[in-house]
Amino acid sequence: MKARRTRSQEQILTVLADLNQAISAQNLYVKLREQQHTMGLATVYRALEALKLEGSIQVRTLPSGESLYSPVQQDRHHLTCLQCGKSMAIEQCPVHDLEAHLNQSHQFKIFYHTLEFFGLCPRCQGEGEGEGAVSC
Amino acid sequence: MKARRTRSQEQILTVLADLNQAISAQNLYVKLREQQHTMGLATVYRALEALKLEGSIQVRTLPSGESLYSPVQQDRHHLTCLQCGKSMAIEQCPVHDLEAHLNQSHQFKIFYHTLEFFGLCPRCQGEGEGEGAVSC
DNA sequence: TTTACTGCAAAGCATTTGCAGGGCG
DNA sequence: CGCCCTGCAAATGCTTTGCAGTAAA
Repeated sequence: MKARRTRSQEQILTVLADLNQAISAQNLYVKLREQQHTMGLATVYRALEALKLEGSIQVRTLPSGESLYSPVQQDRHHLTCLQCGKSMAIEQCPVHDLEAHLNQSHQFKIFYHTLEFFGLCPRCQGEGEGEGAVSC
Repeated sequence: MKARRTRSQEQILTVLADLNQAISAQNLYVKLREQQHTMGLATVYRALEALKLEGSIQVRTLPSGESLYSPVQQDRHHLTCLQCGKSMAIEQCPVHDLEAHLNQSHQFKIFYHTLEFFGLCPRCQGEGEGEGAVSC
């Protein structure tokens, strides 16, 4: 979108591009550090915020409150277990048409969408009805 | 799903049912208090957690990290502005078929799904490119 | 120099947890 | 009588913010 980017933003985009999955701000902070692109945690958050508003990256907020960041690219949707929190990617996406429609009808400028299914994974379905089941 | 419910859980379900929109745990805590169903905040969270695992309520976590709870019922999807955070409901939902399919192929027991579009609302598109725009 | 970016450390907030008291079966 | 539910308060963990130093134009 915009070309005006800080060095930090560029470095973050590079790391995100090399990764093939979404990553949390905290982990991104660590990974940048490993790659000699050391920067403060606050800077990481500020850069991510800017990139988000540009529409350059997409964010998925987990039920835990932690957010995962990734480049805007393919659709990656998820099937998430409410108990163990594990989530797996889904390939299908029946939403493109709707997105195009919304762009017009609501005059929104849509960057991306998220689609997530919640339930219990096979492993958690049988186990601890009350609690327990820290297994997966 | 399960019948075994505590008084707190019942009261929460009642409040949620009367409401026609999702509510945060904090606000739910206040609302319960107003209706003489006073209970501790921790109890509210614990009850919500239990109801969530039962599949009786659904949760949507906002980019802010705050979670909104509502009864599992109709599909309610959203169009959310990345800048001002305001979100509006969407009526269409092209996802039912896919959900049925996933139930089988992944052996998940799916309770519900969320579909959310992110971008900039009409109001925020023009404004503060860099920042500003606390308007909406 | 002038402005924007950065780091560090101090908050801020929603949520979770430990523990002891209390209610219900 | 025993166990689960609660409340309170402390603690967690992610994220945000204030402020002063620094780099870039």
